[in-house]
Order: sequence, then C-alpha cells, then structure tokens
Amino acid sequence: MTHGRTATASAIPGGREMGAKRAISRQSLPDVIASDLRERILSGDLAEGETIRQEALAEEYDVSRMPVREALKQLDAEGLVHLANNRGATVTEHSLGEIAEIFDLRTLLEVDLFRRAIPVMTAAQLGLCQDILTQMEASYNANDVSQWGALNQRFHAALYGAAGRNLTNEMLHRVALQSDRYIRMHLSVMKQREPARKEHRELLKLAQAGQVDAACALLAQHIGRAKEQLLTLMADRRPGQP
Amino acid sequence: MTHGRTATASAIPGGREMGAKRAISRQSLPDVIASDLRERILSGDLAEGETIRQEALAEEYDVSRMPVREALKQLDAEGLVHLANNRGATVTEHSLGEIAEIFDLRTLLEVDLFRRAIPVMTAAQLGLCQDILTQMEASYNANDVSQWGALNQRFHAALYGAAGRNLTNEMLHRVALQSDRYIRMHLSVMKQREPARKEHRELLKLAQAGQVDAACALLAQHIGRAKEQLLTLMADRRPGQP
DNA sequence: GGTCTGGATTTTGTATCCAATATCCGTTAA
DNA sequence: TTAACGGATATTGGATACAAAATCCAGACC
Repeated sequence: MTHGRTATASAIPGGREMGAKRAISRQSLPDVIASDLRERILSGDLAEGETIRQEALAEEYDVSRMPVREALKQLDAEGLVHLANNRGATVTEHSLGEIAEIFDLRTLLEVDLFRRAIPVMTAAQLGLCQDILTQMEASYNANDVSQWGALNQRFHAALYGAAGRNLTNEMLHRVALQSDRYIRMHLSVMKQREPARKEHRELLKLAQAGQVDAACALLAQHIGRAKEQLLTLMADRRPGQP
Repeated sequence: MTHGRTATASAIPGGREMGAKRAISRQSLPDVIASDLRERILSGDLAEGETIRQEALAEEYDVSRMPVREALKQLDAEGLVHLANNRGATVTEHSLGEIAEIFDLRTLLEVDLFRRAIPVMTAAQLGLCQDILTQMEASYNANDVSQWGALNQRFHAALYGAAGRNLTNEMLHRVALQSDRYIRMHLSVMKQREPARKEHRELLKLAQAGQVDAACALLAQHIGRAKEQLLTLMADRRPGQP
C-alpha cells in the first residue's frame, strides 16, 4: 500500500464503486484525474522533479493504470509533467531562464489580448472584473490561498474574454498555469507587496477610460514586476541556478 | 477490412511483426502513430471535420486500439483533432476568424523571437538559413511539395534558434503547424505569389545588417500578407464562412 | 578495490476482454 | 405523416493480463 498522499486523493467522483452520481458526471476519468494532478502540481503537493509512478496513482485513485496514463499524457502536453519513454513521468522543472521566459510569454499574450479587449468591453464585463478582484482581495486578506488559482483564472477570463480570441486565450491559460505554479510557491512571501493590489484597480480604470496604450503599458509593467520579484526570490533559494 | 487509405499507412516501423530494426527505434508506438496522423492531417489526407475511428486506425497500423488512443490524445492536446467524450475524434475545424487568429499568433511569437535572435545570430546560423531557403526554392520549383513542411520547420528552427527561447519556440511550432495546414491546402494556388521569395531573402539581409526594427516590420508584413491572401482564397471557397 | 556482467525485480507498454455510452433504425401512437 | 419511444448495433471507455524495457543488486573477474 502506497496510500495517503493527500486526503482528497481518493475522493474522486466516479471511482469504481459509485453510488449516488447525481448530475451525471460528464467528465471522463482521465480528465478528472488530470485536474486533480494538475492541482497537486500547482499547489506544490507534487514537487518539481518528483517522479510519478503510474501504479501508485492508480491505487490512490482506485482506478486502473489506463486512465492515469491518459491523464499523464494530457499533462505532458500541457507541459506540467515530462514523459520519458520507458521511464515514466516526472514533474516538469524549469530553469530560472525558462521561468523568466514564461512571464515574458504572459506579457506578450496578455498585452495583445488586453489591447483587443479594451475597445469592446462592456460595462457589465468591467463590473464582473471588479467583483472578482474584490473576492480575490477578500480571500487574500483571510489568508485563504486555496482558491487563489481559480479566482485568478476567472479574472483573466473576464478581462480578456471580450477580445473573442479563443485560441489566444487558451494558449495564455496554459502559460498562466505555469506561472501560477511558481507564484503560489512564494505567495506567502509576496504578500508583502501591496502595490500590486492598486495596480489591478488602476488597470481597470484605464481600461474603462479607453486609454489603451497606458493600460497595456501598465499591464506589461505589472507582469514584469512580478517576474523580477519572483526571480529574485528564487535565485535566492537556489543559488546554483538550476 | 477497412484497409487502404494511403499506401504509407501500414509501413510504420515497429509494427507487430518487425524484423530488421536497425538503429533501435527509440520512439514509442503512440509517437510514431501520432506523427503519421499529424502528417496525414496536415497534408489534407484526413479532411477537416472528418471523424476518426479508433478501430479502423488500429487495423491500418496493425496495432491494438490502445496506442492509437494515446496518439489521438496527443493530437488533441496539439489541437489537431477534437476528442469528444464517448463520441470519438474528429479532425479539428477552424472558422475563418480562428485561422486569422492563428496567423496573428504567429506574428506575435515570430516577431518576438526574431527580435531577440537577430542580435545574437552568428554568421554560420545565417548561412544555414540561406541554405535551407535555397532548398525550399529548389523543391518548390520542382513542384515537390511533399517536403515543404519539414523544410519550413527547419527554416524556423534555424532562424529563431539563436534566441534561445525553447518554450516560445515550441509554442510557435504548434501554431505554425496549424497555419501550415491551411497554407498547404492552397499551396498550388499561392505559387502565383512570387514576392514572398524575395521577402525571405530580404529578411535575412536585414537581419545580417542588424536592422532589428526593419526586419521585424517586414516579417510582420510578410506573415500578414500570407494571412490576407489565404483568407481571401478560403472565403471564396466557403462562402458561408464556417 | 573497482568495474563489468548477468539475472531478479520493478515499471512501463501493448493486447485482449468486458462494460458503458451513443447512434441508428424500425415500430407505434397521436 | 410525424414525432417519440425502444431495442439492435457500433464505438468508445476501462480493467485485467501479458510482454518488453529499464533499474537494481550481487557476484565474478581484472
């Protein structure tokens, strides 16, 4: 028995012995497993470089190895795990340079989306952004970091949804997932940095005023600052810059 | 027997009854199958919207359905096929708007890479680009379109490799795959357009001269023009803009 | 003592089998 | 005639069983 990583692990809906299955779960097993694994990676429960054993996961989730394999394949495509040929899966590691690149990619994509979204955003959409921001601050103040990822994701969707660029948004989503992972790792430390809160509000204000260039510049600056701070922190923690 | 789509289909190295397997094929079956399917999709052998039957493919490749499933999952992650829940896979279709978006993404990523690559490109790397370009023109003039995709890919790698941005390059690779698919569909028609040839050379010349802004502007224009032309062609062929 | 070899064990990869779901088609009732 | 129901068929999803590959470890040889 290699049980017991997290308590949530075995509580996947739709295990082998199901019973009450209200609102028929339309997600396939691999998707559910992939979601859970993704969360475990992003939350740091599975550390960078850690090897993932199919058999062990299958036992934890009480399924066969097959859906686990497909979930891993999916996460591999997302870049969260690395899948070598007869050697199994490991959680993806990024060098500091790659982490910098991830943030640069975010800037590239987000600025493009923001620029396109601003002119066509409705008041309702802007309001939604404000609401989500308020929620984020609330959970932030309450030290409830658990739902930070989901809220952040919803914020992005609300901000950039108006651009009507599905492919770009999905691409950004994947990149953001990676950056979120490293942000979360240091979220407690980064709490110090309050200017970010004001920048969010300022971003919305500029968007509302239709000041495209100023808004985009601030956004780029915002992401860039997060990147610099994070890199400083990480370079500190791993001196040999792996 | 549902055999006989293309002659190449059953000629996969490493089928069930292999014999001479020199230079041990280090690729897994799913990878090989995915590669072949990818080529079939990009070449138009599998048409947009066409449904893909696991069983049929498994028979063609003479393997069980399992590696086929994993290959499909991989292609799904790459965005080449769409995988619905108990309904199997279909070749991804893009609306004209999405195709436009694909080209815009290419512009975004390629310009960023080019801008970073130009200052650090060596003479050798520039020379390699020239060589590949010559090859492309040769195969182009010989009406040998079969290797266009591979050459184009090598050209991109040579052009942007110096930037040292693996993640961005890989992301571009996936986007370029999609655009290549639509370019290939209309390659015979687009042969008319010779200015593109000169632009390629001009691009290298500007890069060599270190004229970053001019080079990037030309690149953006180059991609934008291909996009416009392709969209015009496609809008013509499918009037109801699906 | 260190390195190489060969088997035992572990882990992944593929095939086959069974279950669940969707699709198709004929029938029935309004 | 048309729409809705229900069963037959086709197709996908998941589990188990088996094969291949990699890793580990002990022993022999240099």
